[in-house]
Amino acid sequence: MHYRYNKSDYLDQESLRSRVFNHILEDILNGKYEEGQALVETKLAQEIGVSRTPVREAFRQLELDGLVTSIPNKGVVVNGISDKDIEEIFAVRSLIEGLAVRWATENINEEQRRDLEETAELMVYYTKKKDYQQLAKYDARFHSLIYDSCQSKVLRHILRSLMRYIQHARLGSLKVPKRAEQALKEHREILEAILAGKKDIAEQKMVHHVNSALENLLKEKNKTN
Amino acid sequence: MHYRYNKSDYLDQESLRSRVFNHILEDILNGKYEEGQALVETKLAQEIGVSRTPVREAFRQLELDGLVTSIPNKGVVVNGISDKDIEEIFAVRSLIEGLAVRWATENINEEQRRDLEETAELMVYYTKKKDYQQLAKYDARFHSLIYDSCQSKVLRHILRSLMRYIQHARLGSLKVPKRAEQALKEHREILEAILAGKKDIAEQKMVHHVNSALENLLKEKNKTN
DNA sequence: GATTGTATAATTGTATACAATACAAATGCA
DNA sequence: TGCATTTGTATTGTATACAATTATACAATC
Repeated sequence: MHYRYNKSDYLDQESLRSRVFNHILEDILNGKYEEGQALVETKLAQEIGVSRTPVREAFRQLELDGLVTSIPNKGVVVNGISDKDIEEIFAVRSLIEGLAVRWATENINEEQRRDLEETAELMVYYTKKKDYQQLAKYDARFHSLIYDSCQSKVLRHILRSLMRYIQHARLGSLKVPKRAEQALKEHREILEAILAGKKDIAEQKMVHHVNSALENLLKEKNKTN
Repeated sequence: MHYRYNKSDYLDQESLRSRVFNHILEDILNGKYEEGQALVETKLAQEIGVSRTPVREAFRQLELDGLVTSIPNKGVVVNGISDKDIEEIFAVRSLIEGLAVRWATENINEEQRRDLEETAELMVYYTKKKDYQQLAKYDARFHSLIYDSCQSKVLRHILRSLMRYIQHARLGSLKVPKRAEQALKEHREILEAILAGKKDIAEQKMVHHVNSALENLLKEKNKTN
């Protein structure tokens, strides 16, 4: 009875820690910080409006994820993500996601099949509409559904970590109409292989799909430079 | 002048946080905790002899690494590692380490070549002596040198995380004389491929090597059960 | 002028205090 | 009894206080 609740207390269930984590993550990925820049606990705490404790906890997570480096008694510095890193992540991702779709083909259930088909249809729709915002959303969903369908805690975990790094890079990738249409075809092929239970084909198509995405990304990058 | 130093202050540079992290990690890997067991901050803090703060920071790292799950306002529970997890990790590891040795073949320098050859020779020596303690050490070193030689921050990072999970599983693996000798041969082949610059062979041999290690592990496990 | 020493400030590391939450036991009441 | 309410306790979440460490500024020395 001494408590007063308001809706936001329930809606944003996330702790300060994860809010801080995401905040700093965003800033790093959006290039707000230079590579090697020192992050000062008190300043960040003030900026976000919390105490040092959640900031420190977020630091520890970012550290384990390789986004910052912690130097004892000195502080943490931002690691930055080079083009080489992106290429390496895609190389790893193609292997892991290939494995994921292979296992998904073996383990997917009825509900996940439907979800995957529905998502694929929505992607056709938004590609036609050229709504790249929504398209990106369902593209992420398509891949995410495959991670879930493979029923592997290990793969899900690794892929989640990899995706954190490249989420911003992927966003722009589909904005090229030609790439969006190509991706659509690749998704279709992957989906068909999954539904037909052809795991070798599914894996092979996925590896190819991820590699094309990287190629497209690099091409776009060179254009804008 | 008000300070009193002793050697250990310098030697163990590691913070309480990382001490706590390793402490809990060990306990999880050694099976001290049941799967799903709740870890209580104050109890652990008391047990290790520190305050809650470093314990919490260690929790956050273990959480990101997937070793514990954090439930808001309730606490963290141990995730445990199933046989299925181990198999999946080895499947991933064979792919990633295959990629690592491929890149290592392309990027290795003279010093790393010598280190790798020396390590291989020491492994021959300790296999003959049946000193499995030392053998395990140099086996780890052999793989670790390859991670370094591939010059990829991304791969090093992923492999470090994977190895954390299976370090205890690997330890027993080489204790079977037959496996130790087989591993020796496989290492030799990998090394030769690296030195000859044959990256396809190196990758293929590494994938095979990691898969054999898993097979051996599973065989041993079934025997003891 | 460059270097060293020293005081001071800024920052991190750790411990503790307090608030919020979850859950269980106790209580009250029909 | 059955059930809602409250009270109590353990635990986590957050903030803050204090200690240890490192960086900075500046004077002293050569």
